[in-house]
Amino acid sequence: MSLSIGQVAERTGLSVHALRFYEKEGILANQVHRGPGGRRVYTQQDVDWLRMCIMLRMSGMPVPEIRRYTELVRQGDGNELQRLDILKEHQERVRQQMAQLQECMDLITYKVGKYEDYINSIASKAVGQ
Amino acid sequence: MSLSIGQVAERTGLSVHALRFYEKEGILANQVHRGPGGRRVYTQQDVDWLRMCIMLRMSGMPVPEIRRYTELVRQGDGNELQRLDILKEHQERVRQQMAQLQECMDLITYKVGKYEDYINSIASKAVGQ
DNA sequence: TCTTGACCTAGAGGCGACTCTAGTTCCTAG
DNA sequence: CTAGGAACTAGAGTCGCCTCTAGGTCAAGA
Repeated sequence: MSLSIGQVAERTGLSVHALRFYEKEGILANQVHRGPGGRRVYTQQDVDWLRMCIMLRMSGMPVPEIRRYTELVRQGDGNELQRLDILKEHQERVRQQMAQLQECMDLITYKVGKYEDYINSIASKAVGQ
Repeated sequence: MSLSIGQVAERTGLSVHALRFYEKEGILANQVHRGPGGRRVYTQQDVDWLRMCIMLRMSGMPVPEIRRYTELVRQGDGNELQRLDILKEHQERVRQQMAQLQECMDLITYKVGKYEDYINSIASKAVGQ
């Protein structure tokens, strides 16, 4: 089953622009081949790969590092240790990010609580209690 | 106790440049007054405020929204509901961000596991098992 | 035949958040 | 008196990641 760039955009949530950009940046495990009129033809595998890349991006992996990873995958067997390294390093970064975010969340939740209390105290005064 | 911009940079982790930038962007609850020679003089309160702003930024609140919040605080009492709104909205965004990050983390952890298994299987073949 | 709409390329533009430059001023120590 | 170092301003530059533009091809439907 082959897909047009528009269909891939639909099912990945990326824009058509972004898809071409990602391709130019070397972020596709097997290069997209072309149909009549030079149009890109994608496969389900491409979509799956893109979905993983989206996960990596969402969690803050920079485009050049996704490219490095992609290149390793393209090269084929033999470099699994290097791929693992990239993933583990990123995993650690994500872990830190989450910890940081949790810290922020705690502060925000604390502040929200404070403001809610304050507003409630005002409201109950207003009705004379 | 008053602090120079350099000292504030040290204790917040922001660069001197970033501090001036934040000030220009209206992200200081009470405006910094100036000492001899037009130099900025900060107080501990400023540092505390900045630390909170750093938390907000780290968790992805855009500068304009921090400015809005800051303005409300500067205006003083009476707009607590609006402040609460901003905080709650942001809290929700952070929650979503964390969920997303967790999803990414799960995928990455799954992949790391796969690669580790594969590498171990290769390694044990290599020693003849 | 004409129009519409999806696609193509190369390259410019935009946005958010800093970061840095250039040219000064000012204080302190040698 | 001079050299350093920290501060000042306004504004330009950078970086990452897209996003959009201009100008074009192509196939299908009215």
